[in-house]
This record gives sequence, C-alpha cells and structure tokens, in this order.
Amino acid sequence: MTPDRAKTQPPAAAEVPERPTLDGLEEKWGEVWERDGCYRFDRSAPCERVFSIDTPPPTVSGSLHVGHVFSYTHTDTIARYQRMRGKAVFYPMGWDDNGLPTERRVQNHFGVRCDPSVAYDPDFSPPAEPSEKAPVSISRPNFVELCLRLTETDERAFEQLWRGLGLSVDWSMTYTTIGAPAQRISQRSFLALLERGEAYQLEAPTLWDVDFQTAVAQAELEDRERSGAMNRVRFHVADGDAREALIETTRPELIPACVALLAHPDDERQRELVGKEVLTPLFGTRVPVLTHPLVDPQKGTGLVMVCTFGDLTDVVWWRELGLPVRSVLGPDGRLADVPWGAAGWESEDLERARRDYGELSGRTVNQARKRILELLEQAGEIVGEPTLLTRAVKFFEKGERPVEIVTSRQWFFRTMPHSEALIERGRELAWHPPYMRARYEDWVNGLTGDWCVSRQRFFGVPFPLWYPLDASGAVRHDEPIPAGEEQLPVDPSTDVPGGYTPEQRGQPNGFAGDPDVMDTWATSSLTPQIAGQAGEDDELFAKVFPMDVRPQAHDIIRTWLFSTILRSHLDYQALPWRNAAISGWVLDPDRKKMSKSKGNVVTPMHLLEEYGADAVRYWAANGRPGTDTAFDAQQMKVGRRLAVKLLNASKFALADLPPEGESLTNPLDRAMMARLAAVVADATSSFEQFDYARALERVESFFWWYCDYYLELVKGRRYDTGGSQDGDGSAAGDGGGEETASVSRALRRSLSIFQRLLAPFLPFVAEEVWSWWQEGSVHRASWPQAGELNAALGEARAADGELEDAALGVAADVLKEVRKAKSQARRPMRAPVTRAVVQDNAQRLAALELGAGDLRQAGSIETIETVVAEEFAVEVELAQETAD
RNA sequence: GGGCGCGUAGCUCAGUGGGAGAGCGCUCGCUUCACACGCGAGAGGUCGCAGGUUCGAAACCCGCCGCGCCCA
Repeated sequence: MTPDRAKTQPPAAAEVPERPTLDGLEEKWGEVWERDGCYRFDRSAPCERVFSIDTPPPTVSGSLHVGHVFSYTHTDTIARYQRMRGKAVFYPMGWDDNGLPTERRVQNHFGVRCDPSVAYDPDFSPPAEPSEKAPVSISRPNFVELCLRLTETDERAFEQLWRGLGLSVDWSMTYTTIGAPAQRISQRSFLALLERGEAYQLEAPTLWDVDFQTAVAQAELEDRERSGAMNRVRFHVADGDAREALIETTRPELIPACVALLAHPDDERQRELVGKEVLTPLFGTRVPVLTHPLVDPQKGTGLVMVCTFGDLTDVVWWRELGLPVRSVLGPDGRLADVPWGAAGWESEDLERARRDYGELSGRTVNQARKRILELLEQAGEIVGEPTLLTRAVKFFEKGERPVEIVTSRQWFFRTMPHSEALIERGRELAWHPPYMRARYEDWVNGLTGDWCVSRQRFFGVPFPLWYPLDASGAVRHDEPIPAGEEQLPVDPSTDVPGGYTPEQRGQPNGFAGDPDVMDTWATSSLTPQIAGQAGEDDELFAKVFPMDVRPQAHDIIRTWLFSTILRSHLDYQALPWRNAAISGWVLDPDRKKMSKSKGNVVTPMHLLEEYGADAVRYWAANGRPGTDTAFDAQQMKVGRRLAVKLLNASKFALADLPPEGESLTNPLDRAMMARLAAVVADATSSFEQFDYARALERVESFFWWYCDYYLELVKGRRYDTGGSQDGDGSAAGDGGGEETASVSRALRRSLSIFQRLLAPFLPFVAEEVWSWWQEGSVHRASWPQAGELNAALGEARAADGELEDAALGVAADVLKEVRKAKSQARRPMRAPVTRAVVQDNAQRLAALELGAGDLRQAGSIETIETVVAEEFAVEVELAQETAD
C-alpha cells in the first residue's frame, strides 16, 4: 500500500539542538509543508483509499473566535490521523461569503446601501468617511463589487489564522459560496429541482423580517425572551345577541386582521358560542366562532383569536379551516392602509372602522399596539387589568424586531413530503456522539412547512430564470424561462434569456429577471458538491462523494446538516457523508455562550502568539466530541508543557549513537513497549470512532508516566559504560554492552511511536523532533500499529509478559515510595538510600528481581531486601546526611 | 410542557458492576548529568438527593432537585 512510509530506520546520528525550543516552529514548518505540498490531495488514489472531509466553510464576517479554532482543530486531528493511516485525505477549505452577514458588514464598513434602481457606476469609489447614518445609495453591481472586495480581505485573514493553527488543509482547493463554480452548481441544482417539481413558487404567508424586508426560513429563527402583556378583550355576538366572547391576546393590534375565533372541540364552556358569529371590537367585522383541536382549553378563556397572521399557528388554522385573508401588516413592519367597505373588509359600523383604523394605519406594530389598547379601553372592551408576562418571541437570528408573517411570492424547496425519508437518512448516518441524532430527528419532526429559499436581498446566488411580460407589462410568473446549462452561472438582472434582446427588459411582451437571490443555506447546503466540484470535474466528484465525514458544531444541525442531507437526498437519493462528527461550543469561563453582544468573545490570534499553536490545539483537542468546553488558558499552558516535554524526551532518547541490532534484552524495556502497544491500540480505536479527545488523553497520560517512571528507571543503565548494573552514573559512552543497547533501542522505538501518536495534536513540535532523526514529514509517516510493536518485541512473548509487566509496575511503585521518603525528609532525590525493604506478595517480589538493577540506580539504593507480605509497603533507610 | 445532555476534589473533567482518579490551583520540598517552560511529595471528595436491583453501585433501574441546549 504505502511501502515508503513504514521505514523508521534511523540515520547514523540524530541532529539534536543543544537547547530545543518551540519558538519559531510554526513559521518554519508552515513554510516547509507548503513548499513540499505535504497536504496536497492525491487525486490518483483509488476511491477506497480516499478520506474526504466536508469542511465547514466559516461565515466570512470579519472575525473569528476561539469557537472556530476549537472545532476546526478537532477536524484537523482526524484528518492527520487518516493521512497517517495511508489515506489520501481530501480536506479543502471553503469560505461562506454570500449572504446577509456580508451585506451588513459592507454597509457599515463602506457607508453604502444597495438600491437596485440605481444605475451601475463603473468609476464608483466608496465614501472616504463612511457614515452609517447617511449611507450612499449605490447600484446592485457596485454593491456586489464591494462585497467581493471585502470578503477577499477577510478570507486572507482567515487563511492566515488557519495556517498559523496548523490545519492540514489543501489550500489549492479552496472554494467560496459566491464564486462562479458555486453559483453554477447551486443554479444547476435549482434548475434540476424545478424540473422535477421539487422547487416551486407560491404566493403564501411567509416568515418575514421587517428590518431587512426579506423572507426568512424557519431554520433561521431563534427564540428571545420578551416581556409583554396579555389583554382580555371582549367580542360581541352579532345580530343583537347579548352574549359576549372573551379572548386573550398579546397582539391586539391584529384585531383588524382577525378572521375567526376558535375553541377546542371538547370545550363545554364554549359550546353555545360555537357556530355563531361575533363582531370584532372597534372594526365591527363579522367572524365565525369555530373549533380546532390545537386550541388549548386550559389557556386563558379557552377562546383564541385567529389573525392573518400573528404566528405560525395562525397559518395552520387559516389553512386547515379555509379562512379568508385579511392582512394589515406591510413588509416594512407598519400597518398598511386597508379598504374598509371593500370585499373582505366589510363592517357593521363602517365609519367607526375607518376612523379607528386611521389611528393605527402607518404605525409600527408596537405603536399600533399601544394605540389600539387605548381605543379598546375607551370603548370599554378591555376586561380587567392586563397580565404582564415574559414569553419566547420568534426573531430572525440576525434581526432586531420580531419576525412577522407576510404574504408574498416566494420560492420553496419541498421538504414536507420527504420528512420520513429524511428521518431514515439520519438513521443511516453514523453520528459522533450518537445522541446528536435526536436533535436532527426533533427538527425534522417539528418542520411545519416547506423550505422558503428566496430572499429579497442582493449579495447571493440569483435564481437562474426570467419571466415573460404580457402585452400589459404584467409578469407571467407561471411561465418562467429557465437559463440554459451553457449560460450558468447567470444573473438574470443583467443577462438576457434566449430569444430576447436586452432592449426588451421590462417592456410589454418582453421579459423580467427574477429579482431575488437564494438563501445562503440554499447554496451552502451543497458544500459536498461544491468542494467535490460536481458537474465541473466529475472524475474528482466520483472519488470524494459521498464524503467520509461532516464535522460541525451542534448548533447548526437544524440548518446546515439538515439542509445538506435534504439536497443530497433530492439530487442523489443518498447521504452526503457516512459520518457526522459533532463538536460542542466554547463557553466563556462562566459557562455562558460566547457572543458578540455579551462582549465575552475571545479572539484566537493572540492565543497562538502567546502559547503557540500546539498548545492551543491541545486545549481544543481536549474538548470531547459534542461536549461544550469552557475556555481555559490554563489548559494551553498544560499543552505547552507537553510540547516542551516531547522536545526534551526526544533529545534524551536521541542523545547517543543508535546501537546495532534490534532485540530488547531487558524485561523492563519489553514491558514498557508492551504497555505502549496497548496505548497505540486504544488511541487507534478511539480515532476510528472520531474520538480524538480520548486518543489524546490515553497517549498523553501514558507519555507522562513514561517520562516520570520509565525514563528515570532506565537512565542509569542508559549511561552505563561497561554494562554492569552497579555503576554510579558515570559519564555516558558508547560501550555500554547489550543491556545499555537494549534501553537505547527501546528509547528510539518508543520515541518514534510517541512522536507519531502526538503528531495529529501537536503537529509543529512533532515535526520538529521527527526531523532530528527521520527522513520526510512525520505527517506522512505511518500511524503506529499495535501489531508492528508486538512483532518488534521479538523474544518477549506472552509467557513472560505478565511477569515483566509486573516488574515494571512494582519497580515504579517502589521508586515512588523512595521518592516519598526523600521528599518528606527534605533530601534531594539523589540522596543515597542505604537499605530499602520491600513488602509484597511473592509474585510481585519475584518480578521485582527483573528490575532491581535499574531500580537501585534510579533510587540510589544500596541494597534492596524483600519480605513476603499481604500488603505492599516499602521501608526506606536514608543514608546519614553528609556535609559535602 | 416535551426531547437530549450534564451534575465526581476549589476549578476543568476522566472513570459504565468489585481499590474514588487525573490535570490545574493550593501547601511543602528538591539548583537530580532530557527538561526550572523542570522534578518530587502532600492536603483536599457523604461521586446532586432519595429509593430499588445486586453478595457488591459513582456506574444499572425508578423518582425528585438543579444546570445547559433544542423544540413547543
């Protein structure tokens, strides 16, 4: 498979610096990796050897925080592990630059605003002193140019950070979600969905952000706690009936839009009212009292008002009960003028309806609410005092006022008919950790409508179609003219459909381009296709798709993960990837979510400078899959210590000339290697399950044990010159005999393994120590295998294994006791011990014989005596303190 | 209200049927020839609460309490 990678044969002498340091390793190795194309995807590799990663393209909005560093490091450890397993790793980076965040940033940064009615100005340059209050109106093409200009700058900064962090990305394959290939792929997919009827447009109630004045999707909503007031309002039964109907509402301003009152079908209290008609207060509009099972009879009076539209439940009721539309809210979030008296706007008291509505018309929702409460109060239709409450209100995640529901013409992708199939796809996928699947299923089960994908915005992928205009100049939405494949990517606002001339744009019997752009997710749901260049480079795509893994954080399961599965299901009837590796969030030290508005965001650049990339990666890799982790600079210091330790341990292991031969003749050496083999097996199976954190934890803790106990135990033997075991630690030499050669071999073998095991986590320091004595990059070396180790153990076989392992264990235990005695006596560690009496069971005492020589040197122990006993204990007799 | 996750030393967390652990922090000590960006040692816990299964529970089951996230 990879014959050139298995070689770990050392050169004659290692080139170890006098004082190894971490400083400067990032620059040094970053350049080498780039120069050598260390992480370049090998597209000649056969399919089964490819490991492909559907990288999250970060939103380019000008800032990265430690959360990015956290989850991208997780992915990188897996990429590096797979590469060392001999896989051709497909690991591109993308930038999600299209969409609202960029628009908003461009507006603020340059002090401009997009106005599609303004003509393109080829010589435009942004104002020297941008003003957010008085933005300059510019054309859409000019605006898009500024967006591209700014995102390019941001993307360079992002790339610098990623390189500094040591992500093993193939930078030659970088993509953006606004680039021509992405637009082509996105438009091509749209046209295919249109042809198959999976995309459709409809004039319907849609979630709407009144500030951005665009449709938004269910997935883009978030709940925010807002205080409000519940008001009890009186409706009168029509036709002179003296009875009343009381409802409770937090949105009295929508009373003019009321189309029905509802009760639960089993609610006895409302039985008499159901089937009657009531009049809306102030406006005198007749509305029926109906029933629906979704009404909660326990809530309020048990009667609820249906308006077009107050919330998504209103939409459900409106649809299922076939109610009329009486819409009062304009796209700007203000109450619109309505034609009282016209069809649908009948009133029992027309004059009053007009007068009172005139008080509301033109006002914002909040203003209108305040005013209508006053009017209702004056009319005596408010019952009791309002109840103050806090409740969850739906906001567009980037918006500042609650979303409204406005009827407009929008494009949709069908999701509801596929929900069962999507649940099934979710079950085919291997989730890491497994419980994250529940979030996906909850989301799919909670969907209430198809996915609205059109946005009334500017910086995005346009819909690739036009509409004919009839003789009167009206748009024929029912006869869209799709772009041809050869025209893609297309911008219908500047490009012209086949069979028309540019002059016919907007003219009777001419054409008009679709004015909208697609939702960002409508394009970024195609990242496997964009990264793999579907339809652009089908040979590549066939190699990498379906991808091996989608890494991402848990907060975007409902958006990115869900939408990607949907698109892949619709386009390929397949999952886009085999595994989903879900990262947690980074919380601030008080365990609160980091967010700009809280001002607790930690930016990563200075962390890399202060602690070094390996240290920051160490902290990140400690965050277990799916688990939120508090930001902790202390952990970075720990990571830095680990990196320094690897430098120094490597220096120690490589300090002498490599001995001839292979065999490990000493039982402690063999036992250490056997323990290391078990660690390798554990780390490997952890990585196979995408549990990088467990792999790190196992490797790290064994490595510290190895440094603290094994290295100290064998140090004396290592420095022996004559192979005898009673040396006094005299100078190191090259004539130490077979026992010294054994430790020397064991050190080299084990360090080679540790360097490789730590390489995915600490790529810079691992590469540095590897370069002292090995050819090529450690990141292209082969991942250690337990089998390789066991074979290398040669003569040490199972029969002795247990005893030898016990020898290592008991030697370490005794060493610890000796250290304790010296520490408590406040003596230096090299203080001589005249006598150590070890109590233990017979088997452990027998094992101790095997390591006694090393132990005596490590503890400066003159004589070791043994006493068979039930419990382990060591009696340590220190030599008299001498004044030397 | 529903779902998911979590609750173990001051902090961050590992530990899924049989010894309560690690790192950090804290205290004390050591200029040990790979490492003072170091080394050694120590103190510190009713494993959220209550019940059950079991010879045996931090772990498995039931209930409760608290925290977080998602969804109504």
